[in-house]
Amino acid sequence: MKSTKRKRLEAEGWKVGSAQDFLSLTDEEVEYIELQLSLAALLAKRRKSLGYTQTEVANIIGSSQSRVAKMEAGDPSVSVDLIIRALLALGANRKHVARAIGASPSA
Amino acid sequence: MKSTKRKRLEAEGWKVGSAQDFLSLTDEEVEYIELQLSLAALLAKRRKSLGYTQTEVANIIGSSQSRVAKMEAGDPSVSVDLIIRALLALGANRKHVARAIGASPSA
DNA sequence: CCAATGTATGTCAAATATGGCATAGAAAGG
DNA sequence: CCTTTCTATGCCATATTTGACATACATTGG
Repeated sequence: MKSTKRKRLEAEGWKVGSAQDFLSLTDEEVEYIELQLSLAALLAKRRKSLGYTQTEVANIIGSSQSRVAKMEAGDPSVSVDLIIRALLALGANRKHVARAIGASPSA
Repeated sequence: MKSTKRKRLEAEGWKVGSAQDFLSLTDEEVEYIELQLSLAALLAKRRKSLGYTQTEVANIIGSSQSRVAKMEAGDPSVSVDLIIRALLALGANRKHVARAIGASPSA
């Protein structure tokens, strides 16, 4: 992906949806970021509702606490891939994932 | 992800859903693979309906024909991430992605 | 049959993502 | 306050993913 680096830069330091205006993100980039944030939020929610700490989740999925934190933060250094795998490891299924993706990130 | 290598191995040479029985895939792995295949199918479908060749899509998204072929094949060497980005680049939005993920891979 | 055009498969250097670690910050309980 | 427990952030060596290329296969039209 040619635009990866640029996106990384642009994504630094925005945090909550509705960014569009600030930095010049294409619609496509906005969709991607929102999608990632939605999944990140679902992961955090699911973990909490299962009563796990980030460290416990890290052990379950074979990762580290720091990476779990980054997943939940929607950090640009984590791939949507990883978040999805984490969700599935916590018992989510495709429908859950699909529902989250379809929704607004804040929702 | 600790299990990445194993999954890669197991995923070699299955191609169409319903694998479950053959190799010992966990539910979680099955979900992931089906999810990827669903997106791969959507990408191929979308490209065709737009009348593009793989080479054209490759140019649009800044990749190569071979990788687009692999994306559409759901090749284990491509990440769900990349397929999603490609879809968005072809004008799909979160809803489209969500719909595909929610559905059966064959559907 | 022979191009031409499109798609599939294998390989590899370079780019990116990952786990792990150290450490800082936050929140809760005593 | 002070611990303890949990979460956030920065960093790095390693592992995986990526684009590119070469080349094989498939399909179509002449």
